[in-house]
Amino acid sequence: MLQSKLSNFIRKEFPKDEEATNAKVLIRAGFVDKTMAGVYSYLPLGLKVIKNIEAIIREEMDAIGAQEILMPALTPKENWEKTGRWGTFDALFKVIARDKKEYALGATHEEVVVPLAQKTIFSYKDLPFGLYQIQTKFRDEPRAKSGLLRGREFIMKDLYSFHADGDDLDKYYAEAIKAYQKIFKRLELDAILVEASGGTFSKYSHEFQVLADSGEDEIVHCNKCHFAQNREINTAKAGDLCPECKAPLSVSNSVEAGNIFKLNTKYSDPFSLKYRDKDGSEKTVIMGCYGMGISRLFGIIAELFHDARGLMWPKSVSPFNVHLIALSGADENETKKVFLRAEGVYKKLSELGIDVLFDDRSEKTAGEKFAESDLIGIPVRLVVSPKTGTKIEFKKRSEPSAKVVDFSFIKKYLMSN
RNA sequence: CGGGCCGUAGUGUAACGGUAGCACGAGUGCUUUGGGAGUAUUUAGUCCGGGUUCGAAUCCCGGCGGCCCGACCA
Repeated sequence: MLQSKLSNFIRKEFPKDEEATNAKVLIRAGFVDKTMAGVYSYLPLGLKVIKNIEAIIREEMDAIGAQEILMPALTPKENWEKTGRWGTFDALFKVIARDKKEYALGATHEEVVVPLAQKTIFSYKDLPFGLYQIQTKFRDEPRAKSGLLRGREFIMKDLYSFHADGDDLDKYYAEAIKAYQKIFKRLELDAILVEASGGTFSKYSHEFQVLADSGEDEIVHCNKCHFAQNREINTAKAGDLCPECKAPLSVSNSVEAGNIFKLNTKYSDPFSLKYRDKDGSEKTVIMGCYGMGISRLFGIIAELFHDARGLMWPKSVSPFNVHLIALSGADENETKKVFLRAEGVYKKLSELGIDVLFDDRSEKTAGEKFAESDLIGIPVRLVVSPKTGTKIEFKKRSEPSAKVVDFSFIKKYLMSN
């Protein structure tokens, strides 16, 4: 992509009305725009990151055999009345049509996916299976806050699984945990698997918590073993002993990046979601649900991966693989030569399948280009200038110094990373 | 939903109740080109509605909007 063709939403200063680090840096670097409190527009660079996160999640969901669908955001009131949540789910956005008919904007999709599954589940032979979607969710939060971390509209992946019995759910649940762990690893996030309350969804749940000072959750966790619980169900203090291994416990702030539940028959019951078992008897389908906030992950990564100059994206989600910068020369003739060389590098990299952001703007000064490059935070920066001759300057965003190398070095580096 | 802070060009900031200013950005010309460059010139603002006052960005009331704390939060 030519940077001269990229709409530039970069700002020279942080927005004054943002406190949350993720919102400050993402807005300044031109990845998102705040449309209103808790509601953001994803701009060209930000949407690329979102799509990269989604691609990783899709791969891991598909790997455990889940099938992608897309359910509506506009959902019927009757379904919510059936589960009793029309009156109890405070965060439900309700809309009234011109004929006075009411709808809910999807805050979660049990009320849609269960009647849907009913149309394909008849016998034990139809089970188990999983359906997931990536979609915009709406929740009427009493207070949107922390930038992308708690919005009123956000992108979420939600998976629902259907089983003949509890054992099968347990097996699937364990697979889902593994898939989630793979996703977090690919995103370069350390997510702790934490036991938590089930809220209104089930008796208990597991959360994937990413440690961050700005997080609104508090978790009690052991540094020696896997014991970890949300503070809402465990009031231990730092230094108290781990109930499992007796090592001292830590208490940390964290952000919930995923939450999974064994629903059992909580939502199959109200819709009479049943199947015919081997012996001919009718049984209720057992369910699990597995959520992951994609726009929240985007915010978490921005919150954690940055320095004073700007963002520092993990390779797996960076909006581009490489930022190639051409610098002007002392005169028009030299500039022309430099830009021609840079174009050649751009073409060769593109042919290798590398996604390059090429700063081909001739009117910008070197300082401005470097400052913007650091702000955008692509992991590798290449510079072609009168100084570099036939070679190319190579610099990692995470490292302070650059080196001058041949194209073959860059090719080797990019193809093996 | 309670409490606090706040709202001035696109952005960031100033202005005792008394001429709305500065910087950046943007437009145009020229000069520049390895860390947000220089110069000349142009552009653009007091959230909305009431009130007090000779006079309101400034004080008062109401609304709207933003952030933070709390409550809340599959």
